[in-house]
Amino acid sequence: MAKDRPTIADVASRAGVSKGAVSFALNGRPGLAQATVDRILAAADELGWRPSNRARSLSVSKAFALGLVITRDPAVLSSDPFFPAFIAGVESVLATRGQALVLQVARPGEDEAAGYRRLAQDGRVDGVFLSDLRHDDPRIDLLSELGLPAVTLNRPEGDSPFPAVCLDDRPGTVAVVEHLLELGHRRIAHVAGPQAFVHATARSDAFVATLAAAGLEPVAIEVSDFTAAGGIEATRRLLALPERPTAIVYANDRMAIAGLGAAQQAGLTVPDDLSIAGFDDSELAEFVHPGLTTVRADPYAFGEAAALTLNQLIDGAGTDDTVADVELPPARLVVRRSTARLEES
Amino acid sequence: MAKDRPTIADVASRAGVSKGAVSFALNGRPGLAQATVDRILAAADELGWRPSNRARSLSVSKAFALGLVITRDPAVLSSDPFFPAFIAGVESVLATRGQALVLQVARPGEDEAAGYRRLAQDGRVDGVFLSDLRHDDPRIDLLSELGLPAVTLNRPEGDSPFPAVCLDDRPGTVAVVEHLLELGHRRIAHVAGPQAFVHATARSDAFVATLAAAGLEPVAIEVSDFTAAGGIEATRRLLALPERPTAIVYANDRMAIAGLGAAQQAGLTVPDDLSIAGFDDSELAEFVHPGLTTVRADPYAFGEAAALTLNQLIDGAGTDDTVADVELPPARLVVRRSTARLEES
DNA sequence: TTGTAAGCGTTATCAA
DNA sequence: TTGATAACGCTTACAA
Repeated sequence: MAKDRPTIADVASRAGVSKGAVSFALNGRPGLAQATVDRILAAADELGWRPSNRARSLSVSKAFALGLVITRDPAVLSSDPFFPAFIAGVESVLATRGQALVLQVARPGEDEAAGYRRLAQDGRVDGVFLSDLRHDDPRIDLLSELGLPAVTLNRPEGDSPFPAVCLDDRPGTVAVVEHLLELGHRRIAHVAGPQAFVHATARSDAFVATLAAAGLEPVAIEVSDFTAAGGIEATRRLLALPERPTAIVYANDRMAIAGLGAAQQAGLTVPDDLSIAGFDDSELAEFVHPGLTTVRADPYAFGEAAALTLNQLIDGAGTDDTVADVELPPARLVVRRSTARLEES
Repeated sequence: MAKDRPTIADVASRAGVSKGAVSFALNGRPGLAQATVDRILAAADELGWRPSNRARSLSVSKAFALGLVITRDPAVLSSDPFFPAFIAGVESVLATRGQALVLQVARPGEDEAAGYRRLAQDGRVDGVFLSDLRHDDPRIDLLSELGLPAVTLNRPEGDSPFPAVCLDDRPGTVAVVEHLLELGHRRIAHVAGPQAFVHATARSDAFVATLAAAGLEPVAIEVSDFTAAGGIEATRRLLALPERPTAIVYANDRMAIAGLGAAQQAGLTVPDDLSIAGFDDSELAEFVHPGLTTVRADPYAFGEAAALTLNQLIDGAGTDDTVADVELPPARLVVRRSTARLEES
């Protein structure tokens, strides 16, 4: 059992001042002689005193914590390169401010609203990150109703009272398609993510638009679900097409890697018979055979920026300064061996 | 802004009782007439009152939260199937008790002790999960010094004051090796994880022991780092051996999948020229080509059991009932196409 | 420049 | 069975 922690009263009496003075000294407020401040801080140091979060929380009605609710199936969540890096980025800024991260994972079917409600009503967090934004996302109304500050990862469609931190998926997709066009491909298909998600449609829209700009139409667009199983399914359907595509652009690496497996199982050689591109640059992308051409973003920086922005919002709550949206550098194309020049057959 | 929440005093005055009575009614303590209890609960309901976590925290010196510190590189963390499912399992029990999960990810190089210290000193959590146990793990001394309750995932080597929740990795590894032996393999190599980790050595020990029981020695053991890059490296070294192994057992799927890529790149056909087995049954294992023979555990159940056990410990702190260790059903072999009968060449 | 005292919303103690 | 009242440890008006 750890010995009882010193309280602010102990520090005060040791320094020969009042509790109020200690509080002022700690928080660097003006109105104290430098000498007393020093004396107080010294006393605090000797006693090894650190203010109690719980007492502070009660007193100032703050949690000193941020929340992240991830609404995904755990199975889908694993092998997703985004969140671990994102969280690490978030924490790099929380650590310096003594804040904690409260994590909640909800299965898609479950009542995710309940999760946010709990976080808000229990006063667990001072704000939340809104990830995996959906079209007409009900969460933004929910959160403004709950009065819980939030930051959206990318911009929602309608009006949003919350600042957005954005990493545009489209330039990466455009780059992939242009890369394939340069390699001579004309029959290009797309395996998209669930169209409920803003980032999924952003990618498929960019895909279609880039082809259109070249005067082409997609061979097919298979809407899938970002899982490996879904990637397999979609790939099989595409390969069964009367006019098989010569290249497939997947909305994420997991589907792409699964698709690669499906193509190989179907007896095709990648990239000779079929070019394949992913999205995310997950760890395995580099190491599967052949290495996967994909698109790389920087989720760590995304996390940093989101945390910084959310804290700005929280700190300034009440102030009328609206917090500015943040635009991060877009994802970049990473060319590997899974895409190749189209051989005339 | 959400309207001001009602406090216990509001409920008390509405029900015409004292605050103490409300507290008793809420916590179902004896000593109140049933009629008053009903009246109080009704009043609370009408006002929509829920007790404030912050006030409770201060009053009873509890955080109503559990902590998980993950000491891994974010890049390594992604594409690890364990933690998302484990966390989901943990939360399935936390949700019913109104507890929250505080997550911290630390890079291996960083001072992880500082992370636990912060959690303890800030009173953020009532207990923590100790994952990725290492040999002579310094964290168990640290935590008992901090007086922070903990549960270890698997059993540490030395004496530990903490209950352990165990999922034995060895039977799975034994099963893999026996499977390969049955297929006629005799030259089997192993790509192990960092030997600082208890689970990594458990797997390599089981590997060696099972071969030994069959009167065999490993062709080679490559100690790697659980990453895809490490898996590639190790595989290349094994394939360059004068007497190439006919089968390789990897300590996790990520290295195995990368190794599969490396073997294919080296012109080998899996499983004809080389059998490959992993460990984890990550999502992609089923869908790479050929499908990966691997070992499946149940991290969700692991999380549930760990959370239950940690809460038992916390609830009973002070009591002398020591909390019993929990033994979970071991991981099971999943046979796919990446392993095959050895063809005499 | 410093000290006093009143919150914050619970739980716990102890008379009545 | 009840109802005051005192913690819990901090912040913050307001006095001095």
